[in-house]
Amino acid sequence: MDKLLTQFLAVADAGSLSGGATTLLITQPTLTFNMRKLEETIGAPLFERSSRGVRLTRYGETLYENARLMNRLYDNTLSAIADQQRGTERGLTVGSGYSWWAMFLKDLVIDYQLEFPKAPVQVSLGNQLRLLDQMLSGDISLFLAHEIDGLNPSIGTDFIPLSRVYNAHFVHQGHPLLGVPRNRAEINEYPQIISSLAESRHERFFDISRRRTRVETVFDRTHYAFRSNSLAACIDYALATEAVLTHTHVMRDAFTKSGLFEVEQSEPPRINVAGIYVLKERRGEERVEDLIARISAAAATTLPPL
Amino acid sequence: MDKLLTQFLAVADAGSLSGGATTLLITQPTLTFNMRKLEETIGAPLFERSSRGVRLTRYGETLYENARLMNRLYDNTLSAIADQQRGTERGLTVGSGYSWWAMFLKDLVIDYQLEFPKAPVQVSLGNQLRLLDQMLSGDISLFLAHEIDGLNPSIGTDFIPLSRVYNAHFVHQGHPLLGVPRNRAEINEYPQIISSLAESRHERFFDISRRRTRVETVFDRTHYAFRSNSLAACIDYALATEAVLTHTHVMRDAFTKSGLFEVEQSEPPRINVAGIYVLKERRGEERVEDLIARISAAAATTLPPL
DNA sequence: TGCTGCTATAGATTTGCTCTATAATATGCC
DNA sequence: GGCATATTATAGAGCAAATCTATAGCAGCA
Repeated sequence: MDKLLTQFLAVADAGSLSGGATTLLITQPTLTFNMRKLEETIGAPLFERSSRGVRLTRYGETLYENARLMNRLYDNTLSAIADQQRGTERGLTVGSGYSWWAMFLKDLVIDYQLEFPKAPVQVSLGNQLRLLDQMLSGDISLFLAHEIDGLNPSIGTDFIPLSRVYNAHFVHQGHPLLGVPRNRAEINEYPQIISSLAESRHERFFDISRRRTRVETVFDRTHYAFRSNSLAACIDYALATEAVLTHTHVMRDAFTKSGLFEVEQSEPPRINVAGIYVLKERRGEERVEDLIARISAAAATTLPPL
Repeated sequence: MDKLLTQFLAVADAGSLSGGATTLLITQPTLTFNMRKLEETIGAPLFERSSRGVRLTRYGETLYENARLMNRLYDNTLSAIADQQRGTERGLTVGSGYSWWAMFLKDLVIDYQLEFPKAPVQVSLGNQLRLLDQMLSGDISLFLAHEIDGLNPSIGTDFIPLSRVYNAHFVHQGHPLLGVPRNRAEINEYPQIISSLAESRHERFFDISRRRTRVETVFDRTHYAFRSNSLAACIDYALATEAVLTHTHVMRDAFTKSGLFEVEQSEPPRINVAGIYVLKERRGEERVEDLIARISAAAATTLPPL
């Protein structure tokens, strides 16, 4: 891994050049010199220096996130090669949101495990952007998610569509919205819950000019009464309040068991595409393609068609 | 990006050390030396060398894929930082209160986005002092607000007046204040609502000796029955109680639609000036001045004249 | 056998990294 | 106010390492 970036990470973690120097077992002037050089090559100030240490600038923050990612990718590469040398197949790890996992990925993974007990598939659950992160750093080989709107194409992912899904709205039993079909405005009168937590550090994945959604919604942090990356927490919140949980309709049956019911929609809902995200680089690898085929087949029997 | 990995990619692409040397503008022995070193640090042979060139081993293949990814990640990072620079140093984030946003800034920003999709204007909504904070820390380039009374001149802001506005008082239908003109004392007998949330950490912006009104009122927590940074919340409160919402008169039409009506004032209302705050040091920057011109033009057609 | 690609090796050169020593500056404490 | 103690910045010396030049070795091919 690049020396300057490694040093940059150490400095950022330590919060000071001298602290970083201590952990790196080099001297502080060296770091002063090298970080200045890094700033020159990047073309932006990375630190605000003061007599109390250094603080990352916004550019430094961006670099930090990405350098961390590169660092992880590098480590993963080394251990992948080491695995190859030992002859142990590297396990495939699949990322997924909880919905897909519960719906059909679970069975698929269990079958796979029975078929290839020596090289099982592992699963990492999380939200889309987190999974994207993990895929880029080599932690997972592919993941299932909604098509991500406005994703920067230069990060080099393939998207394989599997199914059309729409967002449904779920509320607790006896909620005023239930009983008759409702339009969007009626639904919006209630507080909203969404089960994803956009983190600003993921903004780098997006290409603002490509977003279909209108500008306002991007800035609207107040539109949702409750946001969480935990679906269970969202369900709890929906059960306890009048708020409306918006989520893929494919979870309807599971939600019904928890006590949440779908609000009938009087307007045609907005359709999303769900599918598999995979790195362009990994297309063509035998096991990856095999897994994609299996997932596609399972999706074809379980999910609404395209 | 790491030098050895870059060279590795070039060699792999060229299919030979000497070919890679040619594209990298270095000599072949250097590459021989460096690739051997890379193999040592990785701990696996990366090439099969022959007198016809080199071929990747399976370890080399693995490294190649991941190095490509790292390469892309690095390039993406650089361009993300470059975008950030455009978006902050040269390009623009505009701050605004919700009223100005809804009234004319929204359209202006959307037009701007269409005109310059690569360097759009971003918007940060919030109250005056928060915006001031953000401008001073470089997050936004300029913002729209009322002239802030008693602002400490040493913080280095320019104020460009755009419009005269006055504070009007809004109440729900059937409110006792409606029907006849009222003076300030009569209005003050009702609880007050204000749609801004002063934070005490902003006190540093003020120069007490210059204030026309007394400092206390700004940070006075008791004077208002309800304060929120959410205008929607204030409207809800005004609709549900007898309290009086004080807000710029320019929002009158919007409020009427929500069910709030203006109280006639028997005394000449206090006139405020609304305009653009911008850092002195950013005056003269082409895009900043362009944006100021656009905002001024839009304000001239939408807002009451000075 | 000699020509033409290629990689490998040895040693000279020079680049540039890292170190030591010290200055400059801010912060906190007495 | 002034001293102690953090921090970063700077200058110059020394040295490690990257790169180059020159040449050897090797395989394929006519």
